[in-house]
Amino acid sequence: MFTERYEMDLLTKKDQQRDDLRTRLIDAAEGRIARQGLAGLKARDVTADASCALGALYNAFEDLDDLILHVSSRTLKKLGHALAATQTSGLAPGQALAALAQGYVDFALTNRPLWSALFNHWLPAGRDVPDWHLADHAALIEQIVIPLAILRPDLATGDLHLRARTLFAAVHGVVQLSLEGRFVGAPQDKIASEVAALVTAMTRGIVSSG
Amino acid sequence: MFTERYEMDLLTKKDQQRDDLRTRLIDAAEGRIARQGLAGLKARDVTADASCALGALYNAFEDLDDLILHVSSRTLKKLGHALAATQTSGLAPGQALAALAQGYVDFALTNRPLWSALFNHWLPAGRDVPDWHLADHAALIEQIVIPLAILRPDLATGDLHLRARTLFAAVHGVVQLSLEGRFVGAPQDKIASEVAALVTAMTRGIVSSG
DNA sequence: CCTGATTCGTGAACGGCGTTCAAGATATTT
DNA sequence: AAATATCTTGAACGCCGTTCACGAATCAGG
Repeated sequence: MFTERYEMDLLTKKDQQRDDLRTRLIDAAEGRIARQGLAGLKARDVTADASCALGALYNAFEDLDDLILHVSSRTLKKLGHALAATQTSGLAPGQALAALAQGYVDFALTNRPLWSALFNHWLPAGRDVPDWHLADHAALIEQIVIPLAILRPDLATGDLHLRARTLFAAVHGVVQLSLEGRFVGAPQDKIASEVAALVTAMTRGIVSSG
Repeated sequence: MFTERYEMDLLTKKDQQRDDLRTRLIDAAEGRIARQGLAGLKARDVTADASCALGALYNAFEDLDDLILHVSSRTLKKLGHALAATQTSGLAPGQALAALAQGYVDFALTNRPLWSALFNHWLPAGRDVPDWHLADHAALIEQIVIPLAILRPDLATGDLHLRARTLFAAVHGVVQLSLEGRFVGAPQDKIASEVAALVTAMTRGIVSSG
């Protein structure tokens, strides 16, 4: 008797173990990615790191891709916090945007493998990114919207968000092509100044254009 | 006798067969990527398409990555030609840049899987992109440099190329994040106008900034 | 507590993949 | 025409993600 659990306390031991295992697996996967890159992530390695059997991974998560998405979600939240910690109050909106962009550059440089995994992990064709992960990204865009709204009071909310995504994507593109070294990328020590020039140009263009 | 070959005619039958096989393999790989995406590319499939044995691939190319690089090189050249075909003569430099950007958007939309493979194929850690592939990319940048040089006569050659790469990367970033749908990307029908706004902003910013 | 039912952890096994290699075929040289 | 070098072939290897039957742990009900 009295085995009924109240709403505030309905975590069974199984639930706790499951959550614990999930956390351990995400920790392990995050560590592997951070140390060896996304390509260095193997199911047998993470499960060993998390001290569980190989098959247990597929009880805790749908598959490896699902696990990676959870790591990416963490990375996205860390990025969000890093940008939120950027001091932008008291700055003109254009300078606030520049500061956010520099914060992004710093984050990418400091967390390269995790940042890289965030953008280079691909789900199998036909499977699309779950909503909870898209939401993490939307939160990021909101930080850009705030100063941008001051620069562009003429834009409706939808257009404002669209333009914020464009601004993010442009900055991201510069950082990505530079860091990947896939092509003749900007030298790493020039990323910051090029991004600054980009944001300056865009914000100057913004105030004077439609 | 008379088996000696002159310098203009030193292609032996083996060389021809080898070149033919390489071409067939690149054709096959290109077709597979175009139809099924980079992830759908399997060694057994391409060799079957190219009518050769599995192992022959490793005589013609170092490995699958090498073959993919050759497909990407082709894609890069096609992109270069598409941009070169863009009519920019008679346009103001700012508008020429806008036209090139739109050409890039069109190319990406028209050749999505190949364009995607170009930027999402990764070499194993520690192995870097061969020079002949980097050169293909450099040729692309040259097309941006031409109108940009008119807008920025104050920039030295090195800085000019750096800025051209930044401009390319920014446009690329907007197209990539939109097309991948990985995050809350700009709706596809808005790509063109957002890119236009981006380039306009950057060129306006450029003329009036340092 | 005890019991039946349910859920979970386990690791061997499976299927698919890139890559290699020994053996035979073909081209090249002498 | 013989000898040598090179390529083609496809079976075999090793790695990897995923599954699955089995045994253990946990749950609900009395």
